[in-house]
Amino acid sequence: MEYSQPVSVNTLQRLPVYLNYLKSIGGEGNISSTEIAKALGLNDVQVRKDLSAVSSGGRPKIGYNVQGLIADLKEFLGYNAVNAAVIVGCGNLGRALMSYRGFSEYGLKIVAGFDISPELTGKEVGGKPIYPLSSLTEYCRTEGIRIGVVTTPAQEAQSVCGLLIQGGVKAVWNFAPAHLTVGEGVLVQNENMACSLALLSKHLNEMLSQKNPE
Amino acid sequence: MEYSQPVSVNTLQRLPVYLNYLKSIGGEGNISSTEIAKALGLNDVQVRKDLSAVSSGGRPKIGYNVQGLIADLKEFLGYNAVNAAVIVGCGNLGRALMSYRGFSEYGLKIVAGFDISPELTGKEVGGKPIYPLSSLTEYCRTEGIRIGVVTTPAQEAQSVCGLLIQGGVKAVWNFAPAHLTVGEGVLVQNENMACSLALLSKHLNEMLSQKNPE
DNA sequence: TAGATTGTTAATCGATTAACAATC
DNA sequence: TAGATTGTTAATCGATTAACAATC
Repeated sequence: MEYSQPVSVNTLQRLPVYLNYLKSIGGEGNISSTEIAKALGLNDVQVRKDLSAVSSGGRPKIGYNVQGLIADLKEFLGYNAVNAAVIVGCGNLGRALMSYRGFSEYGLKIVAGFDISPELTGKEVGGKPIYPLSSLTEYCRTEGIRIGVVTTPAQEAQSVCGLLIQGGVKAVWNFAPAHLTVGEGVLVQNENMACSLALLSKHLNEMLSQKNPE
Repeated sequence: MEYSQPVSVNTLQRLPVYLNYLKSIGGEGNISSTEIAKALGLNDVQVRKDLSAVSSGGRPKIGYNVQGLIADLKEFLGYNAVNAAVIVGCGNLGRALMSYRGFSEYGLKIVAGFDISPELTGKEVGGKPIYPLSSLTEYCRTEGIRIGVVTTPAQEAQSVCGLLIQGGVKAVWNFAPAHLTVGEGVLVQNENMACSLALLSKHLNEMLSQKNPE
Protein backbone atom coordinates (compact mmCIF):
# COMPACT_ATOMS: atom_id res chain seq x y z
CA MET A 1 0.00 0.00 0.00
CA GLU A 2 2.78 2.39 0.89
CA TYR A 3 4.49 1.87 -2.45
CA SER A 4 1.46 1.96 -4.74
CA GLN A 5 2.40 3.41 -8.11
CA PRO A 6 1.38 6.99 -8.78
CA VAL A 7 -1.92 7.41 -10.52
CA SER A 8 -2.54 9.83 -13.37
CA VAL A 9 -5.01 12.68 -12.97
CA ASN A 10 -7.27 11.11 -15.57
CA THR A 11 -7.37 7.83 -13.73
CA LEU A 12 -7.92 9.57 -10.41
CA GLN A 13 -10.92 11.39 -11.82
CA ARG A 14 -12.45 8.15 -13.03
CA LEU A 15 -12.19 6.38 -9.66
CA PRO A 16 -15.13 8.24 -8.06
CA VAL A 17 -17.18 7.37 -11.13
CA TYR A 18 -16.49 3.67 -10.59
CA LEU A 19 -17.39 4.09 -6.94
CA ASN A 20 -20.71 5.76 -7.77
CA TYR A 21 -21.57 3.01 -10.18
CA LEU A 22 -20.65 0.18 -7.82
CA LYS A 23 -22.64 1.76 -5.01
CA SER A 24 -25.64 2.07 -7.33
CA ILE A 25 -25.62 -1.64 -8.17
CA GLY A 26 -24.76 -2.77 -4.63
CA GLY A 27 -25.22 -6.39 -3.70
CA GLU A 28 -22.89 -9.14 -2.60
CA GLY A 29 -21.78 -10.57 -5.93
CA ASN A 30 -18.97 -9.99 -8.37
CA ILE A 31 -18.65 -7.90 -11.48
CA SER A 32 -16.34 -8.04 -14.49
CA SER A 33 -14.36 -5.14 -15.86
CA THR A 34 -16.23 -5.60 -19.12
CA GLU A 35 -19.56 -5.01 -17.43
CA ILE A 36 -18.30 -1.90 -15.66
CA ALA A 37 -16.82 -0.58 -18.89
CA LYS A 38 -20.03 -1.17 -20.82
CA ALA A 39 -22.18 0.55 -18.20
CA LEU A 40 -19.97 3.62 -18.04
CA GLY A 41 -19.06 3.84 -21.72
CA LEU A 42 -15.38 3.10 -21.18
CA ASN A 43 -12.82 0.65 -22.52
CA ASP A 44 -12.52 -2.54 -20.48
CA VAL A 45 -8.72 -2.53 -20.48
CA GLN A 46 -8.80 0.97 -19.10
CA VAL A 47 -11.10 -0.12 -16.30
CA ARG A 48 -8.76 -2.97 -15.34
CA LYS A 49 -5.73 -0.72 -15.46
CA ASP A 50 -7.43 1.92 -13.32
CA LEU A 51 -8.60 -0.64 -10.79
CA SER A 52 -5.19 -2.31 -10.58
CA ALA A 53 -3.88 0.83 -8.88
CA VAL A 54 -6.55 0.62 -6.23
CA SER A 55 -7.56 -2.92 -5.48
CA SER A 56 -5.94 -6.18 -4.51
CA GLY A 57 -7.15 -7.51 -7.83
CA GLY A 58 -9.98 -9.42 -9.41
CA ARG A 59 -10.17 -13.12 -10.12
CA PRO A 60 -10.04 -14.55 -13.64
CA LYS A 61 -13.39 -15.91 -14.79
CA ILE A 62 -15.13 -14.34 -11.77
CA GLY A 63 -14.31 -10.65 -11.80
CA TYR A 64 -14.11 -8.22 -8.92
CA ASN A 65 -15.99 -8.47 -5.66
CA VAL A 66 -18.32 -5.49 -5.60
CA GLN A 67 -18.20 -4.78 -1.87
CA GLY A 68 -14.44 -5.30 -1.74
CA LEU A 69 -13.93 -2.92 -4.61
CA ILE A 70 -16.14 -0.29 -2.98
CA ALA A 71 -14.09 -0.56 0.21
CA ASP A 72 -10.79 -0.33 -1.72
CA LEU A 73 -11.94 2.71 -3.66
CA LYS A 74 -13.15 4.51 -0.54
CA GLU A 75 -9.90 3.79 1.22
CA PHE A 76 -7.78 4.88 -1.75
CA LEU A 77 -9.78 8.08 -2.27
CA GLY A 78 -9.44 8.99 1.40
CA TYR A 79 -13.16 8.90 2.10
CA ASN A 80 -12.52 7.23 5.43
CA ALA A 81 -10.40 10.12 6.65
CA VAL A 82 -11.82 13.35 7.99
CA ASN A 83 -10.42 16.53 6.50
CA ALA A 84 -11.60 19.78 8.05
CA ALA A 85 -12.30 22.61 5.62
CA VAL A 86 -13.46 26.22 5.70
CA ILE A 87 -15.66 28.04 3.20
CA VAL A 88 -14.82 31.61 2.30
CA GLY A 89 -17.68 33.65 0.87
CA CYS A 90 -21.12 32.90 2.28
CA GLY A 91 -23.31 33.99 -0.61
CA ASN A 92 -25.88 31.67 -2.14
CA LEU A 93 -23.38 29.09 -3.30
CA GLY A 94 -21.27 29.23 -0.16
CA ARG A 95 -24.31 28.76 2.06
CA ALA A 96 -25.56 25.92 -0.13
CA LEU A 97 -22.25 24.13 0.31
CA MET A 98 -22.29 24.79 4.06
CA SER A 99 -25.72 23.16 4.26
CA TYR A 100 -24.81 20.20 2.11
CA ARG A 101 -24.71 17.04 4.18
CA GLY A 102 -23.14 14.84 1.53
CA PHE A 103 -19.54 15.93 2.04
CA SER A 104 -19.04 13.66 5.05
CA GLU A 105 -19.44 10.80 2.58
CA TYR A 106 -16.25 12.04 0.94
CA GLY A 107 -14.23 12.58 4.09
CA LEU A 108 -14.74 16.32 4.03
CA LYS A 109 -16.02 18.24 7.02
CA ILE A 110 -16.92 21.90 6.64
CA VAL A 111 -16.25 23.44 10.04
CA ALA A 112 -16.87 27.15 9.46
CA GLY A 113 -17.70 29.87 6.96
CA PHE A 114 -16.07 33.26 6.57
CA ASP A 115 -17.48 36.42 5.08
CA ILE A 116 -16.67 40.08 4.95
CA SER A 117 -20.27 41.23 5.41
CA PRO A 118 -21.21 42.16 9.02
CA GLU A 119 -24.77 41.11 8.21
CA LEU A 120 -23.65 37.50 7.86
CA THR A 121 -20.97 37.16 10.51
CA GLY A 122 -22.22 35.78 13.79
CA LYS A 123 -24.95 33.80 12.07
CA GLU A 124 -25.04 30.07 11.48
CA VAL A 125 -25.69 28.08 8.32
CA GLY A 126 -26.17 24.33 8.40
CA GLY A 127 -25.16 24.41 12.04
CA LYS A 128 -21.80 25.99 11.21
CA PRO A 129 -20.75 29.47 12.32
CA ILE A 130 -19.90 32.35 9.99
CA TYR A 131 -16.86 34.32 11.17
CA PRO A 132 -15.48 37.64 9.89
CA LEU A 133 -12.95 37.42 7.09
CA SER A 134 -10.39 39.17 9.28
CA SER A 135 -10.12 36.09 11.47
CA LEU A 136 -9.60 33.64 8.60
CA THR A 137 -5.82 33.25 8.60
CA GLU A 138 -5.57 32.94 12.37
CA TYR A 139 -8.41 30.40 12.46
CA CYS A 140 -6.80 28.20 9.82
CA ARG A 141 -3.49 28.28 11.61
CA THR A 142 -4.79 27.43 15.07
CA GLU A 143 -7.23 24.78 13.83
CA GLY A 144 -4.76 23.24 11.41
CA ILE A 145 -7.08 23.63 8.43
CA ARG A 146 -5.67 22.17 5.20
CA ILE A 147 -8.57 22.73 2.78
CA GLY A 148 -10.17 26.04 1.81
CA VAL A 149 -13.23 26.43 -0.37
CA VAL A 150 -13.45 29.74 -2.24
CA THR A 151 -16.96 30.89 -3.12
CA THR A 152 -16.32 34.63 -3.28
CA PRO A 153 -16.79 36.89 -6.30
CA ALA A 154 -13.95 36.64 -8.82
CA GLN A 155 -12.37 39.92 -7.73
CA GLU A 156 -11.80 38.73 -4.16
CA ALA A 157 -10.72 35.20 -4.99
CA GLN A 158 -6.98 35.79 -5.30
CA SER A 159 -6.61 37.78 -2.09
CA VAL A 160 -8.74 35.30 -0.15
CA CYS A 161 -6.60 32.52 -1.55
CA GLY A 162 -3.54 34.32 -0.20
CA LEU A 163 -5.09 34.51 3.26
CA LEU A 164 -5.82 30.79 3.22
CA ILE A 165 -2.27 29.93 2.23
CA GLN A 166 -0.91 32.22 4.92
CA GLY A 167 -2.99 30.20 7.34
CA GLY A 168 -1.34 26.98 6.16
CA VAL A 169 -3.98 25.72 3.73
CA LYS A 170 -2.54 23.28 1.19
CA ALA A 171 -5.53 22.66 -1.07
CA VAL A 172 -7.90 25.28 -2.47
CA TRP A 173 -11.21 24.33 -4.02
CA ASN A 174 -12.02 27.29 -6.20
CA PHE A 175 -15.60 27.99 -7.30
CA ALA A 176 -14.88 31.59 -8.33
CA PRO A 177 -14.52 32.26 -12.07
CA ALA A 178 -10.93 33.41 -11.66
CA HIS A 179 -7.48 31.94 -12.13
CA LEU A 180 -5.66 31.60 -8.81
CA THR A 181 -1.88 31.84 -8.66
CA VAL A 182 -0.32 29.88 -5.83
CA GLY A 183 3.16 28.85 -4.79
CA GLU A 184 4.80 25.44 -4.75
CA GLY A 185 3.08 22.72 -2.76
CA VAL A 186 -0.42 24.18 -2.93
CA LEU A 187 -3.06 22.61 -5.15
CA VAL A 188 -5.85 24.57 -6.77
CA GLN A 189 -8.81 22.58 -7.96
CA ASN A 190 -11.12 24.65 -10.10
CA GLU A 191 -14.81 23.93 -10.09
CA ASN A 192 -15.25 26.40 -12.86
CA MET A 193 -18.79 26.43 -14.08
CA ALA A 194 -17.83 28.57 -17.06
CA CYS A 195 -15.64 25.71 -18.35
CA SER A 196 -18.48 23.25 -18.11
CA LEU A 197 -20.86 25.64 -19.76
CA ALA A 198 -18.41 26.11 -22.60
CA LEU A 199 -18.67 22.42 -23.43
CA LEU A 200 -22.46 22.42 -23.19
CA SER A 201 -22.82 25.46 -25.33
CA LYS A 202 -20.44 24.18 -28.01
CA HIS A 203 -22.32 20.91 -28.16
CA LEU A 204 -25.62 22.71 -28.67
CA ASN A 205 -24.18 24.87 -31.42
CA GLU A 206 -22.91 21.79 -33.24
CA MET A 207 -26.28 20.10 -32.91
CA LEU A 208 -28.04 23.13 -34.33
CA SER A 209 -25.60 23.63 -37.19
CA GLN A 210 -26.05 19.98 -38.18
CA LYS A 211 -29.77 20.49 -38.46
CA ASN A 212 -29.44 23.77 -40.37
CA PRO A 213 -26.38 23.25 -42.57
CA GLU A 214 -25.09 26.17 -44.68
CA MET B 1 -15.98 31.29 -39.21
CA GLU B 2 -18.29 28.62 -40.55
CA TYR B 3 -15.39 26.32 -41.36
CA SER B 4 -13.32 26.78 -38.21
CA GLN B 5 -11.46 23.60 -37.36
CA PRO B 6 -12.85 21.50 -34.54
CA VAL B 7 -11.37 22.21 -31.15
CA SER B 8 -10.32 19.53 -28.69
CA VAL B 9 -12.05 19.26 -25.33
CA ASN B 10 -8.85 20.25 -23.57
CA THR B 11 -8.53 23.40 -25.63
CA LEU B 12 -12.20 24.22 -25.17
CA GLN B 13 -11.81 24.00 -21.40
CA ARG B 14 -8.89 26.40 -21.45
CA LEU B 15 -10.70 29.08 -23.44
CA PRO B 16 -12.82 30.30 -20.51
CA VAL B 17 -9.63 30.49 -18.45
CA TYR B 18 -8.08 32.82 -21.02
CA LEU B 19 -11.24 34.87 -21.02
CA ASN B 20 -11.23 35.21 -17.23
CA TYR B 21 -7.63 36.31 -17.27
CA LEU B 22 -8.07 38.84 -20.06
CA LYS B 23 -11.12 40.32 -18.37
CA SER B 24 -9.15 40.64 -15.14
CA ILE B 25 -6.37 42.66 -16.79
CA GLY B 26 -8.73 44.67 -18.98
CA GLY B 27 -7.43 47.80 -20.68
CA GLU B 28 -7.00 48.84 -24.28
CA GLY B 29 -3.53 47.50 -25.02
CA ASN B 30 -2.07 44.32 -26.43
CA ILE B 31 -0.70 41.20 -24.82
CA SER B 32 1.68 38.51 -26.04
CA SER B 33 1.01 34.80 -25.83
CA THR B 34 4.13 34.50 -23.67
CA GLU B 35 2.65 36.84 -21.07
CA ILE B 36 -0.64 34.97 -20.99
CA ALA B 37 1.16 31.65 -20.72
CA LYS B 38 3.33 32.87 -17.86
CA ALA B 39 0.39 34.26 -15.89
CA LEU B 40 -1.63 31.06 -16.23
CA GLY B 41 1.23 28.57 -15.92
CA LEU B 42 0.88 27.27 -19.46
CA ASN B 43 3.15 26.78 -22.46
CA ASP B 44 3.23 29.75 -24.85
CA VAL B 45 2.92 27.59 -27.96
CA GLN B 46 -0.17 26.02 -26.49
CA VAL B 47 -1.68 29.43 -25.90
CA ARG B 48 -1.06 30.48 -29.49
CA LYS B 49 -2.47 27.24 -30.82
CA ASP B 50 -5.56 27.53 -28.66
CA LEU B 51 -6.14 31.13 -29.64
CA SER B 52 -5.65 30.43 -33.33
CA ALA B 53 -8.90 28.46 -33.26
CA VAL B 54 -10.76 31.44 -31.89
CA SER B 55 -9.32 34.71 -33.03
CA SER B 56 -8.45 36.45 -36.25
CA GLY B 57 -4.86 36.35 -35.05
CA GLY B 58 -2.23 38.38 -33.28
CA ARG B 59 0.43 40.58 -34.80
CA PRO B 60 4.12 39.69 -34.73
CA LYS B 61 6.08 41.89 -32.35
CA ILE B 62 2.85 43.33 -30.92
CA GLY B 63 0.75 40.43 -29.72
CA TYR B 64 -3.00 40.15 -29.40
CA ASN B 65 -5.40 43.00 -28.82
CA VAL B 66 -6.93 42.38 -25.42
CA GLN B 67 -10.40 43.71 -26.15
CA GLY B 68 -10.51 42.02 -29.54
CA LEU B 69 -9.53 38.72 -28.00
CA ILE B 70 -12.17 39.06 -25.29
CA ALA B 71 -14.80 39.67 -27.95
CA ASP B 72 -13.60 36.72 -30.04
CA LEU B 73 -13.61 34.37 -27.06
CA LYS B 74 -17.09 35.45 -25.99
CA GLU B 75 -18.39 34.96 -29.48
CA PHE B 76 -16.74 31.57 -29.89
CA LEU B 77 -17.94 30.31 -26.51
CA GLY B 78 -21.50 31.37 -27.30
CA TYR B 79 -21.73 33.88 -24.46
CA ASN B 80 -23.58 36.29 -26.71
CA ALA B 81 -26.37 33.80 -27.31
CA VAL B 82 -29.18 33.14 -24.86
CA ASN B 83 -29.85 29.52 -24.02
CA ALA B 84 -32.85 28.82 -21.83
CA ALA B 85 -32.38 26.14 -19.20
CA VAL B 86 -34.37 24.47 -16.45
CA ILE B 87 -33.17 23.24 -13.07
CA VAL B 88 -34.50 19.98 -11.71
CA GLY B 89 -34.23 19.53 -7.97
CA CYS B 90 -34.69 22.66 -5.88
CA GLY B 91 -32.75 21.71 -2.77
CA ASN B 92 -29.96 23.90 -1.42
CA LEU B 93 -27.76 23.61 -4.47
CA GLY B 94 -30.61 23.93 -6.96
CA ARG B 95 -31.92 27.05 -5.26
CA ALA B 96 -28.42 28.53 -5.10
CA LEU B 97 -28.06 28.06 -8.85
CA MET B 98 -31.51 29.53 -9.45
CA SER B 99 -30.49 32.62 -7.49
CA TYR B 100 -27.11 32.97 -9.17
CA ARG B 101 -27.05 36.05 -11.37
CA GLY B 102 -23.78 35.29 -13.11
CA PHE B 103 -25.11 32.80 -15.66
CA SER B 104 -26.36 35.52 -17.98
CA GLU B 105 -22.68 36.38 -18.45
CA TYR B 106 -22.27 32.95 -20.04
CA GLY B 107 -25.33 33.04 -22.26
CA LEU B 108 -27.34 30.85 -19.94
CA LYS B 109 -30.78 31.80 -18.70
CA ILE B 110 -32.46 29.72 -16.01
CA VAL B 111 -36.17 30.03 -16.70
CA ALA B 112 -37.71 27.66 -14.17
CA GLY B 113 -37.11 25.09 -11.47
CA PHE B 114 -38.84 21.74 -10.99
CA ASP B 115 -39.26 19.70 -7.84
CA ILE B 116 -41.29 16.76 -6.63
CA SER B 117 -42.02 18.28 -3.22
CA PRO B 118 -45.43 20.01 -2.91
CA GLU B 119 -43.88 22.29 -0.31
CA LEU B 120 -41.67 23.85 -2.94
CA THR B 121 -43.88 23.91 -6.02
CA GLY B 122 -45.70 27.17 -6.53
CA LYS B 123 -42.96 29.14 -4.84
CA GLU B 124 -40.36 31.35 -6.49
CA VAL B 125 -36.60 31.43 -6.13
CA GLY B 126 -34.51 34.19 -7.65
CA GLY B 127 -37.65 35.41 -9.39
CA LYS B 128 -38.13 32.06 -11.14
CA PRO B 129 -41.09 29.73 -10.55
CA ILE B 130 -40.85 26.19 -9.20
CA TYR B 131 -43.15 23.79 -11.00
CA PRO B 132 -44.06 20.20 -10.14
CA LEU B 133 -41.84 17.51 -11.60
CA SER B 134 -44.82 16.01 -13.41
CA SER B 135 -44.92 18.99 -15.76
CA LEU B 136 -41.21 18.87 -16.67
CA THR B 137 -41.31 17.01 -19.98
CA GLU B 138 -44.26 18.95 -21.32
CA TYR B 139 -42.69 22.27 -20.29
CA CYS B 140 -39.41 21.49 -22.02
CA ARG B 141 -41.20 20.47 -25.17
CA THR B 142 -43.47 23.49 -25.43
CA GLU B 143 -40.77 26.00 -24.44
CA GLY B 144 -38.10 24.40 -26.61
CA ILE B 145 -35.68 23.95 -23.72
CA ARG B 146 -32.32 22.51 -24.76
CA ILE B 147 -30.42 22.54 -21.47
CA GLY B 148 -31.34 20.80 -18.24
CA VAL B 149 -29.51 21.15 -14.94
CA VAL B 150 -29.81 18.16 -12.62
CA THR B 151 -29.46 18.92 -8.91
CA THR B 152 -31.46 16.03 -7.51
CA PRO B 153 -30.20 13.28 -5.21
CA ALA B 154 -28.21 10.59 -6.99
CA GLN B 155 -31.07 8.08 -6.94
CA GLU B 156 -33.38 10.33 -8.94
CA ALA B 157 -30.82 11.63 -11.40
CA GLN B 158 -31.18 8.99 -14.11
CA SER B 159 -34.99 9.09 -14.23
CA VAL B 160 -35.02 12.90 -14.23
CA CYS B 161 -32.49 12.83 -17.04
CA GLY B 162 -34.83 10.60 -19.01
CA LEU B 163 -37.68 13.08 -18.54
CA LEU B 164 -35.49 15.92 -19.79
CA ILE B 165 -34.47 14.01 -22.90
CA GLN B 166 -38.10 13.08 -23.57
CA GLY B 167 -38.79 16.79 -23.50
CA GLY B 168 -36.16 17.40 -26.18
CA VAL B 169 -33.24 18.49 -24.00
CA LYS B 170 -29.88 17.99 -25.75
CA ALA B 171 -27.43 18.94 -23.00
CA VAL B 172 -27.56 17.86 -19.36
CA TRP B 173 -25.49 19.56 -16.71
CA ASN B 174 -25.29 16.97 -13.98
CA PHE B 175 -24.49 17.95 -10.39
CA ALA B 176 -25.70 14.67 -8.91
CA PRO B 177 -23.04 12.14 -7.90
CA ALA B 178 -24.30 9.58 -10.38
CA HIS B 179 -23.37 8.40 -13.83
CA LEU B 180 -26.04 9.23 -16.38
CA THR B 181 -26.61 7.05 -19.41
CA VAL B 182 -27.97 8.88 -22.42
CA GLY B 183 -28.54 8.15 -26.08
CA GLU B 184 -26.80 9.47 -29.15
CA GLY B 185 -26.75 13.22 -29.61
CA VAL B 186 -27.17 14.14 -25.95
CA LEU B 187 -24.24 15.54 -23.99
CA VAL B 188 -23.80 15.02 -20.28
CA GLN B 189 -21.45 17.39 -18.53
CA ASN B 190 -20.65 16.24 -15.03
CA GLU B 191 -19.97 18.79 -12.35
CA ASN B 192 -19.03 16.01 -10.03
CA MET B 193 -17.75 17.37 -6.77
CA ALA B 194 -16.58 13.92 -5.71
CA CYS B 195 -14.08 13.93 -8.61
CA SER B 196 -12.67 17.27 -7.56
CA LEU B 197 -12.48 16.19 -3.97
CA ALA B 198 -10.59 13.07 -5.00
CA LEU B 199 -7.83 15.25 -6.42
CA LEU B 200 -7.72 17.51 -3.36
CA SER B 201 -7.64 14.62 -0.96
CA LYS B 202 -4.91 12.78 -2.89
CA HIS B 203 -2.78 15.90 -2.91
CA LEU B 204 -3.13 16.32 0.85
CA ASN B 205 -2.18 12.71 1.46
CA GLU B 206 0.93 13.11 -0.65
CA MET B 207 1.87 16.28 1.18
CA LEU B 208 1.48 14.59 4.55
CA SER B 209 3.37 11.45 3.56
CA GLN B 210 6.25 13.62 2.36
CA LYS B 211 6.46 15.28 5.75
CA ASN B 212 6.10 12.04 7.69
CA PRO B 213 8.02 9.49 5.59
CA GLU B 214 7.98 5.84 6.64
C1' DT C 1 17.50 46.87 -40.21
C1' DA C 2 17.24 43.93 -35.99
C1' DG C 3 14.58 41.69 -32.99
C1' DA C 4 10.31 40.37 -30.94
C1' DT C 5 6.51 37.76 -31.69
C1' DT C 6 3.28 34.93 -34.36
C1' DG C 7 1.97 30.62 -36.64
C1' DT C 8 3.21 26.00 -38.34
C1' DT C 9 5.64 21.78 -39.04
C1' DA C 10 8.13 18.06 -36.68
C1' DA C 11 9.37 15.64 -32.38
C1' DT C 12 8.15 14.17 -27.96
C1' DC C 13 5.45 12.62 -24.46
C1' DG C 14 1.72 10.33 -22.18
C1' DA C 15 -2.70 8.15 -22.30
C1' DT C 16 -5.61 4.85 -24.51
C1' DT C 17 -6.29 0.66 -26.78
C1' DA C 18 -4.99 -3.79 -28.95
C1' DA C 19 -2.83 -8.19 -28.57
C1' DC C 20 -1.82 -11.92 -25.78
C1' DA C 21 -0.12 -14.69 -21.98
C1' DA C 22 -1.53 -16.12 -17.26
C1' DT C 23 -4.99 -18.01 -14.35
C1' DC C 24 -8.91 -19.94 -12.23
C1' DT D 1 -10.49 -29.54 -19.63
C1' DA D 2 -12.32 -25.35 -22.04
C1' DG D 3 -13.35 -20.89 -21.75
C1' DA D 4 -14.01 -16.59 -19.41
C1' DT D 5 -11.65 -13.14 -17.37
C1' DT D 6 -7.59 -10.78 -15.43
C1' DG D 7 -3.20 -8.35 -15.93
C1' DT D 8 0.68 -6.86 -18.82
C1' DT D 9 3.45 -5.79 -22.76
C1' DA D 10 3.41 -3.54 -27.28
C1' DA D 11 1.12 -0.48 -30.64
C1' DT D 12 -1.61 3.41 -31.53
C1' DC D 13 -3.42 7.71 -30.99
C1' DG D 14 -3.71 12.44 -29.64
C1' DA D 15 -2.03 16.29 -27.07
C1' DT D 16 1.88 18.97 -25.75
C1' DT D 17 6.14 20.98 -26.71
C1' DA D 18 10.32 22.10 -29.46
C1' DA D 19 12.28 23.99 -33.57
C1' DC D 20 11.98 27.27 -37.01
C1' DA D 21 10.26 30.05 -40.78
C1' DA D 22 7.28 34.16 -41.58
C1' DT D 23 6.19 38.82 -40.41
C1' DC D 24 5.84 43.38 -38.71
